[in-house]
Amino acid sequence: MDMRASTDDQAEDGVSRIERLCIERGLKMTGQRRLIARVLSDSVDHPDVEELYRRASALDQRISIATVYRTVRLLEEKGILERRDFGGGRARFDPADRGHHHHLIDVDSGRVIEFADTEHEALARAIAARLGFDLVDHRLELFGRRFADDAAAKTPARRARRGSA
Amino acid sequence: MDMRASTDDQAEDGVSRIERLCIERGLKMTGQRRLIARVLSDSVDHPDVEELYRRASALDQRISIATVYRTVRLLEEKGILERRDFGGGRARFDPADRGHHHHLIDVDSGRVIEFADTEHEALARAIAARLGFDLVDHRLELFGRRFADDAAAKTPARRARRGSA
DNA sequence: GTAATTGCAAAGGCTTTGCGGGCAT
DNA sequence: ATGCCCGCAAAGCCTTTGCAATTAC
Repeated sequence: MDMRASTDDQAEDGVSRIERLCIERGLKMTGQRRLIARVLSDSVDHPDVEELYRRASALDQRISIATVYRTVRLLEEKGILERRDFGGGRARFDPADRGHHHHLIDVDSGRVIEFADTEHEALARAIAARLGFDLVDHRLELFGRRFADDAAAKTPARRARRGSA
Repeated sequence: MDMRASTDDQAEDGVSRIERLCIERGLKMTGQRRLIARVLSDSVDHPDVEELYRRASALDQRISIATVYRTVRLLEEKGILERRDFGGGRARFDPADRGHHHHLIDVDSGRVIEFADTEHEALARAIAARLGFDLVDHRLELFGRRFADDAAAKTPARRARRGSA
C-alpha cells in the first residue's frame, strides 16, 4: 500500500498536468520525463528522489535513478518543482503549481500537511522591511504532534539522520 | 579576515558560556570540548562544522574534524546547540541559549540575520491547533534582498548545491 | 542528422564510525 | 583504574557526472 491518490490529473489525451508544464517550457519530452511527470502529477505528497524512482519504476522499469535526479533538478531550474528539506538528509519535491503554501510536519510520523498562506505574507514582508530587506521568499514550517484524542493512524517515523529541528 | 566578533563571553575564570552549560549537563570536559565551547561562545554567526574546525584549529591544532562532528552532535542532543539548515548541504549551528528566534537570509550574500519571535508564536500555535496538532516547534525563514539605497558591503554568495528555497 | 538524453558506474561532498591509543574522573 | 574520548582512515549516504549508446526534434 502507498499513500498517493490517483488524482486522475491528465486530460483525455493522456498528457499529465506536469507534462503540460514541461511542454510549455519547451522541454524535450522523452519517455522517462513523461513518466516522471505523470508520477508527480499523481502525487499529493512530497516524495523524495528514491520514492519517485520507486513509483516510476512500478509503471515502467526502463528508467534509472540518475535520470530521476537529473529530471528533478531540471524541473526545479524551470520552476516546475520546488525542492524542500524537512530533515532526514534527503530532498523532497513539491510541484510549484500548487501555489504558495507552508507545511506542518507531524513529528511522530514524518507526515507533511500543507496549509495555505493567509496572514503571513504581509507579516513576513513587514518584518523584512523592518530589517532593511525586500522579501524574496519565505517559508514557515511547523512541527507538531497530534492531539491525544485522535492519535490514530500513526506511522513509525524514520528518524532523521542530520535534519534540522 | 573573518566575521566573528570577540564577544569576550568567558568569565574571569576562563570558563566560557557554552562550557558552563556543558558542565551543568555533566559532560566530561576534554581539551577539545573546551576549545569548541570557547569557539561557539565567541561566535555570533551560524558556523558549519568546517568553519568551527577552522576556528578551533587556529587556537589549538590538536583537534580533528571528526571530534568537531562528534561534539556538535553531542551538544545538540544535550540541547545546547541547535542544528540549522539554510541550504547549501551543510548543517550550521546555533547556540540554544540565544533564545527562540528566526532568520532572514540575504539571498545575495548568504548572510544570516537573526530576529526575535514576537507575534509568531501565537499565530503558529493557532494554525497548528486548527489542523489538529499541538505545536512542538516552528521555524520561519525569510529570504530577502537589501534595499537598493544601502546595497553596500556585499559579499559574493557561494551558491547552494542542494538547498531548498 | 544532430544535439540532447539516458544508463551505468565511478566519483564527490558531507557525515558517521571502527579501532587502537590516550585522557578525565 | 576504567570507561569515555580522541585521531585516523575507511565507510556510508545522498547526489552528481563522464562516457558511450540511444533518442527526440
